[in-house]
Formats: sequence, structure tokens, C-alpha cells
Amino acid sequence: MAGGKLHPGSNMSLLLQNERLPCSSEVLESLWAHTSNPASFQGSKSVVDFENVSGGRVTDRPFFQALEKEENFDEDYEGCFHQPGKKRRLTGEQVQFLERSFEVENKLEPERKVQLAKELGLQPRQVAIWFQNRRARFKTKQLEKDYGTLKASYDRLKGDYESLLQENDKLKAEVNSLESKLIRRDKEKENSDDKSSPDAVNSPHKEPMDLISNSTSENGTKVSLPIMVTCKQEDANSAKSDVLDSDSPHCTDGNHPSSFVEPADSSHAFEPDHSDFSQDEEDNLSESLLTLPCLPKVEEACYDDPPENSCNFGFQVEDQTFCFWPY
DNA sequence: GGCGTCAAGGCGTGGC
DNA sequence: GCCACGCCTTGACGCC
Repeated sequence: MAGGKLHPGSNMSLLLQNERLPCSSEVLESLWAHTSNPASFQGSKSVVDFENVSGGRVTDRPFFQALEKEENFDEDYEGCFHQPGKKRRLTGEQVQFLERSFEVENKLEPERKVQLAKELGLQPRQVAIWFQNRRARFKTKQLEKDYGTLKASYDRLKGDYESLLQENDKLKAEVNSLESKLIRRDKEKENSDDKSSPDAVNSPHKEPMDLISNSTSENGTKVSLPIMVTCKQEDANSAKSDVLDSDSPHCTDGNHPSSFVEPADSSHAFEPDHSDFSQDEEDNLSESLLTLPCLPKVEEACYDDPPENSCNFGFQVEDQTFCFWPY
């Protein structure tokens, strides 16, 4: 690189980005001044324009002016005129110059192309091809970058999804456990009631109310869990399918994967199956649900800030005596 | 010799 | 029809 004035750390591109002169010779002169002088190309082995070097006469281009001055001109002269069919790489200085030009503007106007070719001692077509290839490389890098970004996003979402699955499984297991416990207690209660009082047959749901009134959260506050009060097993099944079925509309909100818990403040979790309710029963149920004080509304507390406790309802799992999902 | 990089070839396409 | 461009491929070259 004898005689070169290359500034590897040059901020040339920054300087040029503030100017709008992609075709001007001033820009090229500026590029020369900041990158290298024409003599930098003296060792070029690039494919060069034979047509512009008629009879070996050196043209007025800087590239060839530099060659004239070189002591070992003959060797380089032979080297830079390739045999037909051979491909020669551009020199580092030529590439640097083109790179800086590319940073200024990645599109190549005809005037600019000719000017660059003249300054670099290349054919205009070579400059055009270089820009085309450079754009292709830029696009490839951009795609790789985008891929990396998307993959990171995908991995993050996948992790979230898997943790949600785990949490879902855990909650299902808890519900299953609690349901078994409830059924067992129910049977025990029935047996004891049959023995103690014949009137007890008329109030089969007394025990669950007791259970509700006796439910106490971890922090000592009473928690009302009314859903199971009048919910028959069949209703529980339908409610489950309505609430947790991943195919149901409640779960198809891509922005709110947790939206399946929304029915907490309404009775529409029971809507799918009305066959076992009379109108009066349904009205009573709605009324009781609406008037119960502590039915937790959970939709806002769910996944924006996942709780340490796997339960999102604001009280301990043990207090959630839902009976939606029989297993 | 395999592989990656890069200049260049070839072809299709769209704008004028 | 010409030209520039994008895309894919080819061939030369350098590195290991």
C-alpha cells in the first residue's frame, strides 16, 4: 500500500451523509482526499477496461497515472490486465472507496457510476455490478439480523407458553385434588345426615355452603367460592369445556392468552348448558353470584405480572374449591 | 481438496 | 425495445 493515505477509522461516511451529492465530482474528490490517493490503486489486479487503454496507452485516469509512476510498473501492468475469462478481485482501496460511496447512497445513478468508474479505473459495469452485489450482501445481512431478532422473540414466547402450560397443568391437578376431596366430604356428609335427620334429604347442598363459609384464605380473610354451590356435575363439565377448552373463543385471543379466566365476574361460564336449570333456578343462581361479595376478578392480575404463587386468584390454592373440571 | 468469498454471467421483470 | 435491477448461479481465488 505504498503511498496510500488510507484512514481506516475515517469518519468519511459521516461527513458525506450530511451532503446530498451522490453524483458530484466534489464528492469523489472528497472521497479520494479522505481515503487514499489514486496511487493506492497502483497494484490493482482488477479486471480493467481494455477498451479504454488502446494500444497500451495510459489514459488520463488516476489509476493509470499512478501506474506510470510506479517503479515496477511493468510487473503490475502485466498483473492488472487479466487474461480473458479470469476474474480479479478489486483492491482493498477500491473496495473501501466503493464502500464509502455505498454508505452515502446505496443506489447508483448513471452519472455517479461513470464518475466512480473513472476515478477507480474500472468499467462502469464493474461499478454497477459491485453495487448490485453489495446490495445483495447487505440484504443477506439484514435478513440474518431480522432472523436473529425473530428467533429471540420466538424463544421468549415459547418459554412463556411452556410456563403457562406448566401452570395450567398444576392448576388442573389442584382442581382435581380439591374436587376429589369435596366429593368425599359430600358423601360423608350425606351418610351422616341420613342417619341424623330425615329432613336432610331436602337440602343436599348444605355442606358446600358450609365449605364456602369456612373457606379462609392464607391471610385470614374469608373467601366466598360460590360457583360450586348450585353447580351440578353436568354443569361443571360444560363449564369446564367453555372456560378452558383451548378451542373456545375465550382462549383464542392471541393478545390475552389468559383471557379464559375472565368469567370470574359473571355467570356466563355456565351459559353453554342450560338444560339442567329451570328459569327460576338460573335467575337465583345469577342473583346469588352477583350478590356474593368476594368472587375474585382475576383478569387484570394474571400474566402481566405473574405471581409467585401459581394461583392467580389472589388467595391460596387450597381455598379455590372450584369444581369445574372433573378428572 | 473442501469451503467461503466475491466478481461476473444469465435470466426474468418492471419502468420508461 | 432499452435499461436497470434483483435473484440465482458460475467460476476464480484464497485460506485451511
